Amino acid sequence: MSADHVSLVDVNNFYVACERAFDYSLRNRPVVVLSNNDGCVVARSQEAKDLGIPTGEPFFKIQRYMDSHNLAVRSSNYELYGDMSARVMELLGRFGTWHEVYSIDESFVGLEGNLEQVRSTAAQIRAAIDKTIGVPVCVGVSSTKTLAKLANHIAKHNPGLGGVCVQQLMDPEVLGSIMNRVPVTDVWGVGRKTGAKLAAMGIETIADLQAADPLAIRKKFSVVLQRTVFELNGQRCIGPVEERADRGQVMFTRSFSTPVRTYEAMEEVMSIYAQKAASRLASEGRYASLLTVTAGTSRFARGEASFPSAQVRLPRPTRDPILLSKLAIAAMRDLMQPGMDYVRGGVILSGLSDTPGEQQLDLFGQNVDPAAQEQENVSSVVQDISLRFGAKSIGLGHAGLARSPEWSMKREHISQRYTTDWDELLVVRA
DNA sequence: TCTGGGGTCCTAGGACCC
DNA sequence: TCTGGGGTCCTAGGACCC
Repeated sequence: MSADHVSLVDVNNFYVACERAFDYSLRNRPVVVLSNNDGCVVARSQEAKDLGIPTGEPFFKIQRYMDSHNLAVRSSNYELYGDMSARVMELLGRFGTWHEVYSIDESFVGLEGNLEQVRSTAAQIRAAIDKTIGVPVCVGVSSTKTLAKLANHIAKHNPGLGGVCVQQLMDPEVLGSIMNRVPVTDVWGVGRKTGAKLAAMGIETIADLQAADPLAIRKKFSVVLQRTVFELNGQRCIGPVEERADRGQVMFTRSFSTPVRTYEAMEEVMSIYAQKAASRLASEGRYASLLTVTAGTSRFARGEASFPSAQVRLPRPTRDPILLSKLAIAAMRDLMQPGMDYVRGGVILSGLSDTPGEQQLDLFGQNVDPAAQEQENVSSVVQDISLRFGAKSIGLGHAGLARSPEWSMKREHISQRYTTDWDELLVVRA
């Protein structure tokens, strides 16, 4: 980051916007997108927000709105969202002096020039994304990331601004009244718990936090919140977003559509999830040195709970799907209590590196263990195929996908994969 | 009946060493 | 047996984010 301006660009109600970009029947009516398994609401259109539907609301509680308020419902379609995100990010990369992708629908972009020029560039970004991709974005501009987030928040809540807010161009009185009114929990990095603790100290609004003593904040909380105070005062201290390839772990965890109770079903889960996680590692060209398996009963159920979790240190960095699958199955078998209703489970790979561990070779350069050598060969073939044709194309043992397991994900309201699947391309009739 | 998934960062505390 | 401090490394857990 240089001595220019920081902007935050994000898509309004991203998942809903993606669905709407391809389906005109979803415009001007309440729309929600559901989590995996169609469990609860993860994204809402403005109309759905106006109906009072909160994020995280279980689907069954709002199903009645489908009839009474013409509510449209979609299962989440991550192929579509990932593809739309890539298009937005590619376009954003053409504007600005630097570009950091922060999440699936948010980027920080460095903008140069005087404030009027910056406002004009922000408006161009907005128009370009709307025209070529068909999703609405808001742009907030200020001197630090935390303030740019805040400016974006202001742009979103004040339609009169036309989706762009350059904080330095705001009327100081208007800005001041916002800072004195907006609760501190709306600041990036201040959540519910910290908000409650701050409130107990009399720090309730953004202006209160801005005026707080950074040293006192550091002592009572952490350097994280201290940095937030600095950033609110225009001092940049939040560094660049790390590149994805450097990140620390790969997870594959899911809720099941029906509970898993037996060793056999759990083995199937662990086997498939370990292979999915391994295939993700392969696509990123990385290897793991630590395997974690988890499972859990419902947090909402009465009666005895069970949250088995174990870590397995791998003998050497690997992404071998057979090895990971076997180890995950074995670790979970020792821990789970058959008969309990497990509603979720997962596999986490961490301790990631770019190079595999050394194989143990004998004096003649042969692998010490012929069985291990053979497994090595099979695994690399499996990895090769799943890299070329996708993880669904091949599976080992339990993961042979001749049938979908009973517990696998429910997606009853899925939209078409307009952009990523040849069989579901949008047909335009002229 | 039905309640998401995938991450990051920081801190405290224990084990171990000199 | 008791006395002491400083340092590193690792892990678990908390808090937050989208």
